[in-house]
Amino acid sequence: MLIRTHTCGELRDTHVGQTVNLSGWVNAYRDHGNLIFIDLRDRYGLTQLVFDPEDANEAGAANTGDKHAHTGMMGDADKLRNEDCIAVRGVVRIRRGGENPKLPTGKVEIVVQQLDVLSKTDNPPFLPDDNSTLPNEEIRLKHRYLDLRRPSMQKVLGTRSKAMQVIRNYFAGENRFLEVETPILYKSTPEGAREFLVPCRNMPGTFYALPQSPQLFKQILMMSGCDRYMQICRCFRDEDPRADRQPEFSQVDLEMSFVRRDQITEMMEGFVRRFWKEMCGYEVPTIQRMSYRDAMEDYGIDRPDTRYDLKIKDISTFAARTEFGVFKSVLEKGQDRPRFNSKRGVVKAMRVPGGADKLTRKITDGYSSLAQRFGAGGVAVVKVIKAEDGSPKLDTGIAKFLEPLKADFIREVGAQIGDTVLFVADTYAIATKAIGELRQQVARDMGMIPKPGAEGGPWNFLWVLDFPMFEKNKETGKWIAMHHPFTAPRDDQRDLFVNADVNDDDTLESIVSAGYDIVLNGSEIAGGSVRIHDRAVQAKVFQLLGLSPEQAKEKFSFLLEALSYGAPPHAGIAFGLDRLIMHICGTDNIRDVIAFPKTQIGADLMTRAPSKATDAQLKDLHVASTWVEKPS
RNA sequence: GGGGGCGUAGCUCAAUUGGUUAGAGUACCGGACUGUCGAUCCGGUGGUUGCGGGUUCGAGUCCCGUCGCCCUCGCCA
Repeated sequence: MLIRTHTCGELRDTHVGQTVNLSGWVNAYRDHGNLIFIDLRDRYGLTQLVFDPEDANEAGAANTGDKHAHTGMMGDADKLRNEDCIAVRGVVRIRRGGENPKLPTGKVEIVVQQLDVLSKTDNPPFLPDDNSTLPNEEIRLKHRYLDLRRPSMQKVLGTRSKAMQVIRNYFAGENRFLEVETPILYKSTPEGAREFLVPCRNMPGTFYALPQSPQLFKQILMMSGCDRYMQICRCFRDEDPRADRQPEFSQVDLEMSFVRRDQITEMMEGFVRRFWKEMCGYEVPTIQRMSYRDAMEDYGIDRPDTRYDLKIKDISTFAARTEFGVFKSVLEKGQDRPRFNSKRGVVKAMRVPGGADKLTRKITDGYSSLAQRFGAGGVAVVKVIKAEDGSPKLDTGIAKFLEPLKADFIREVGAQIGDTVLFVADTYAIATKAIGELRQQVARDMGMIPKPGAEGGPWNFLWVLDFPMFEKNKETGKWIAMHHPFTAPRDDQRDLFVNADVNDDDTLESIVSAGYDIVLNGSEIAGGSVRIHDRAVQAKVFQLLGLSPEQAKEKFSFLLEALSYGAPPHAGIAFGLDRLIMHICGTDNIRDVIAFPKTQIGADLMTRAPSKATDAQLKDLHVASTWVEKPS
């Protein structure tokens, strides 16, 4: 077998005259009878091969002494088809038919003297060609080995590989983080996401769980004196996937000892700066900070996309003065400070500059159904148009209710001629969420979202800080940790926290944690917190979350014990690696940045996992299936 | 679990209001061709219209069910 001397991406006119070996796949063939061109592809590029019996004889005769050898070679070359795997030996020369400017190797070609057909192909279901229409994703996933041959997919794999190197260099290489592997077979801790369970053969009736994250291991590592920990780890959550979510995904997991919030954010900001610099040459400016409260008030979401200037305003006080029935009934129960658990109503408004022309009736009707999906009654609309005398005039929708207060309204929302103003009125939680979702849809409809890579700050990074410690579960009415139960209260909240009563909703809702997220263009790319390192504080959290001391011990005794043997103050964060790569690659499909992703029901279409277990396997594991096949 | 979209040749798509033998490009097979690079030209193979049922004189098209993929709500401490 011919062993390659070069790759298909590197030969230039400086190599002319050299005898080289190349290996790869047939990307295209152009058969002119006695003259055959092959574009040979490998990971590195394309190189044109030419099969010409006369040239091959001239060049090859000296080497082989066998003029008849090439008849067989031409016969084989004639049969080459796309995706055959071959190796060749030949001489580099300047192309006789002129340069192909589309290829880096376009000046040269290889006059083939010897052809090894390493592996013929069956007719492939599709060609891994970036120039033609992609086959549907189902076919691509089923034949992933073909899909990954595609140059664009190779590029993604390369980007991902480089990203992991940059990550390790920065943390483990330059900042003395210790890379430690943590178990995949872990203990079930049924809070949070649904877990994957693994039966334990040696202890009948018991199960491991796959970790949702190595959260407690990394904290224990801090208590073990590891000081700075990093891991590029796999996490598992048995929840329905989305375009940007997979049941198994990768995190860049980090933890530091003897730090407070500012040391962590500084270290991570340094990482983000390095990462974007090395991955795409972008200089990340100082990352702006925003409180959770401001994010929810101004953007209606805890991960605001600040690339476009659309802000939400609470106009409840103004709205109470109108005669519009929806506003009045929502506000009837009075107002108070924004609270997610409050039944009291608010009216939120969003001014859309230039919306009067672009947001047609059809579009704004769609906004009502959008808002309804989030529990709101609908979206009220008013347009600000130009009256005959040139002054602003309110038009359509709820114009007649606002007209008596026109001047105040225009001042209140800062409206200008040509604007549309959208309103959502409901309880604080519903109105906030609905208008936050609406804001994103409006930005898309108005074409306000710049394409990544475009000039003018395509990357908008943002720290979101000061999350609430707790939120109430809508179904059970129980308090749950907003981040996770190991998140510390912010330093200045400690007294408030240790004295809090589980029944004191107002206080519990108001306690602010030492958590932080990094948001990029409206997507959460990292989240973390200062952790609790005080056993009493940890016990208090468990108590507030409704865990009895016995339950807390059963689930987290190892943590509570570790905390009682001199636990250092520590804090950490985790980046979603897949999301980072998605941003760098400019895709909104997580499957595009994972070599072997799963479908929406967690299936691997290539290997056909998951699959049935045999009775013998189940017996070994002391497990029985209750599933009954439906009659067909 | 809910809502929506899609499923026709290996692949990408078309097929009028429910109406003749389901077409095209590409891939594949055969032939021609010595400078192509989306090669070209000639000819050909290829279909249980995802699957099952129903309505109808007649179903790719309409209805019901089911399977698969995608988007989304719930969910994702």
